[in-house]
This record gives sequence, C-alpha cells and structure tokens, in this order.
Amino acid sequence: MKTECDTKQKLLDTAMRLIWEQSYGAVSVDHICERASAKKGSFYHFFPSKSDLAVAAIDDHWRKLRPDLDRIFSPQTPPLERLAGYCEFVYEQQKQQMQRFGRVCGCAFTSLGSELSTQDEKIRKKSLQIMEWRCKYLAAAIRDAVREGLVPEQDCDAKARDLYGSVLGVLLQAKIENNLAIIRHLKPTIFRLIGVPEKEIAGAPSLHS
Amino acid sequence: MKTECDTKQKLLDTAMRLIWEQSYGAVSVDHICERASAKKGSFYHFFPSKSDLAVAAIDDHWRKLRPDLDRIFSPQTPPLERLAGYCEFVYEQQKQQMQRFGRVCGCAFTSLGSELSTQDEKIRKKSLQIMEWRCKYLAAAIRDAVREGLVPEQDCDAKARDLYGSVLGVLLQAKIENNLAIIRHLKPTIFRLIGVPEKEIAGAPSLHS
DNA sequence: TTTTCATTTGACTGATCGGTCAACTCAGGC
DNA sequence: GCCTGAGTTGACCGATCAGTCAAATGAAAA
Repeated sequence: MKTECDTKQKLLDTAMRLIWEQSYGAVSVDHICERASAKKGSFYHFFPSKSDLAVAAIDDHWRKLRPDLDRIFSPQTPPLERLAGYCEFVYEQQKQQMQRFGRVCGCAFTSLGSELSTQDEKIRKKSLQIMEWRCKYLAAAIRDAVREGLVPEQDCDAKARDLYGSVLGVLLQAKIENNLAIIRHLKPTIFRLIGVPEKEIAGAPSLHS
Repeated sequence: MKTECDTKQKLLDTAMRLIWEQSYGAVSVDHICERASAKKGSFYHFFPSKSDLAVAAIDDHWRKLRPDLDRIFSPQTPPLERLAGYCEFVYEQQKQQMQRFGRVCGCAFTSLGSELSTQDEKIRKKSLQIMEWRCKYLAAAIRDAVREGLVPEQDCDAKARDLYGSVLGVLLQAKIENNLAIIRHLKPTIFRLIGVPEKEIAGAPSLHS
C-alpha cells in the first residue's frame, strides 16, 4: 500500500495514451509498465489480462469524458448549439492530441473497437456500449430540435446513430489523412442529416452565442 | 519455379483475408504462411517485410475490386442509381463476408489504416490513396447529378469526401455492432447529404431499375 | 548437357510476447 | 509487538514473434 492505488491509475492512463497513439497490438504489457514506472507483477496484480486492462482503460477514459459531454449537451443549451458545440469539442480534442503527439489519433474507443471487435468480445461489447451512450446525447438534442420545430419530424434514435456514424467516419478520415481540417466538415454534415435548412448551414460558420 | 508465382498470389490472398477477419497485429507471418501452405523463406523471398506484404495485399485487393466499381459507377448509369448501386454493393460485400466468416468485418482498407496509420507511413499512404481513388467515383456521380439538376449546386469533391466518411462510419458501426442491418441506412444518409429531395428518399426503397 | 536463376525448404536466431510466482515491503488493526 | 493482507519486486516460463540463411530444386535457356 505504498502509494495508495495511483499505480493502478497510472497504468490506466498510460495504457489509454499508448493505445490511442499507437494500437492495441503494437503496445505490449512491458511498454505500458515501463512508461508507467510499474513492474509487471503490479500490472497483473490489478488486471487479470492485457485485454481486461483495455476494457478498464476504456471505462476510465469514458468516466473522464462524461463531464464535458454533460456540459456540452446540457438541456440549458439550445439543441442545435449543443450539436455545434459537440463538433467543436471533437475538433478541439483532436487538436489537443495533435499537439501532444504530433498526429491526428482519431477516436480511441472506436480504434480499439475496429481493431479488436472481431477477436475480443469483451472489448467489442464495451466499445459498443460507449457508442450507445454517446448516441443518447445526440438523440436528445435531435429530439429537442424537433420539438422546437427547428428540424422536421424524424426517427431521432436512428438519426442519432447516422450522425454518430458520420462523426466516426470523419475522425477515421482525419486520422488516415493526418489532417485536422476535415473535421470542420462535421457540423454542416450532421446539420444536413437532420434537415436543418441549407441557408442556415451556409451562414453562421461556427458557434453563434 | 515450381508453380509459377501462385505462391505469391496465395500469400497475398491469405494475408488480406486473415487481416480483414482479424487485424494486422493479431496475424503473424507464421499464420499467413501456414494458411497459405508456404514456408517462411518463400514469404521473405517475395516480400521484404510483413508491412510490405500488407501494402501489396491492399494493392492486390484494390485491383480485384476495381472492375466492380467501374461497372457500378459506369457513366451509362443514371448518377443517383450509381450511388444507390454502390450502397447495395457495400451491403452485399459485407453480407458475403458475414457468410464466409460469420461476422461483419468492415472495410479492410480502413481497418488497416485505422490500426497502423500512426505507426507505419507506407500503409497510411496506401490506405489514403485507396480512399482518394474511391472518392473519385463518388465525386463523378455527384457532379453528374448536379449537371442533370437532380441535386443542388455544390462542391462535389468535398461532398464526395463527406459521403465517403459516412460510408466508413457506417461500416465501422456495423463491424462493432456486428450488425448488417444498419448498412441499409447508408443510401438515405448519402442522398440527404447531397440534397436529394426528402420525398424521393422516403419512397423507392432500394434500386428502381 | 550444362548452366542459370527464380523459387523452395526447413532449420535457425535473438528478441519479445503475455503471463506466473514466491518472496518481500510496510501501513493499520489487534 | 505481532499479524494480516494489499501492494511491490524481479526473476522466470514457454510460446511466439519477425526475420535470416545456406542448401536444395527444377524449369528454361545455352
């Protein structure tokens, strides 16, 4: 009980960072331990296996992300501003990764999901869960936009998934192109998908608060 | 010179199949050789390294894909039917993978790109190149749709990338959900993005030839 | 027939992989 | 002052990793 359990937290942080910047397959338990200044025995004291660590790291990363999403998608904010704010957040998050690592790293959750969902059911399930949670924020915003008459009537849950698909797609393109700029396409794209009038999309470039 | 160079082709086919079904990191050179009934020495006779094989396998897979895309995007076909046909093709391809492997496997090119573009520049570049080539088909279809007055004036190249982003996103979701059905969202989504009137999207469920 | 050379073979290397283990440390409760 | 048990340490395991190599094979060119 040397240093409480910040060894565990250090391992979670380091693992998420390395996997995000590289990939699950390219990061070994030894690398994680070395960068976290922990020994292998400690690793396997806290986590039964490498893939269990990955699941725990996803959970931990999501936990740290939730306050931001709760703020962005606050019902206090007009629904279309929530969506615009989310696009801005996605961009800023990638920009921050770019500054730290010098590369566009995409979405950590879905990178793991893409790499491992055909092989590791635990990670697939977890990745899927995060996807569903994120869609709930989008669905609520769309629903409120419909209620306020800003966009046409539509299947909000299904549309939220379409929107999230576009987010994932753009992040994947940005990662492969290593180009932040295309993330700026995100806001007009999702506005089009929910039927915001084209003239409102063209004008008002970013946030208009 | 036993069997001409079908050993090389066998290695390419096997590699693409295994990597598609699993991932680059999860598939070893030994696995590939075993499944291709080749020996390690043969592997390294044809390919200088594992990542060179991956690049070659992408090229080879693309080569085999082109005739289908040329047919689907034939200028003979009305532009919106080309896009609908492409959505159908994407669905059918995943369905075929599902039958062979029992799982939705997503887009092989971008799975590789997603996993390795932060680590292997050769693979990133190749993955990017394929992305650009595919966008050209989409851009041409959009351009023709604009010319025929089916959709509003727009930046066709930029929109093609947005569309392709949606394709990638949906495939990623389908892979993580292991669910073919959501790929059916693709056609209405990309039609919305290029501004096909909503009443035409709702009607005419699939191909209308 | 002999030469040539792309191809094939299988044994081999050293490094690294994920994971195990018994011994050790040390704060808190008794 | 001893005991307990969460946390730490570093040596260790067998398997597997990507990559090497010298020798063998055999079809086509000479």
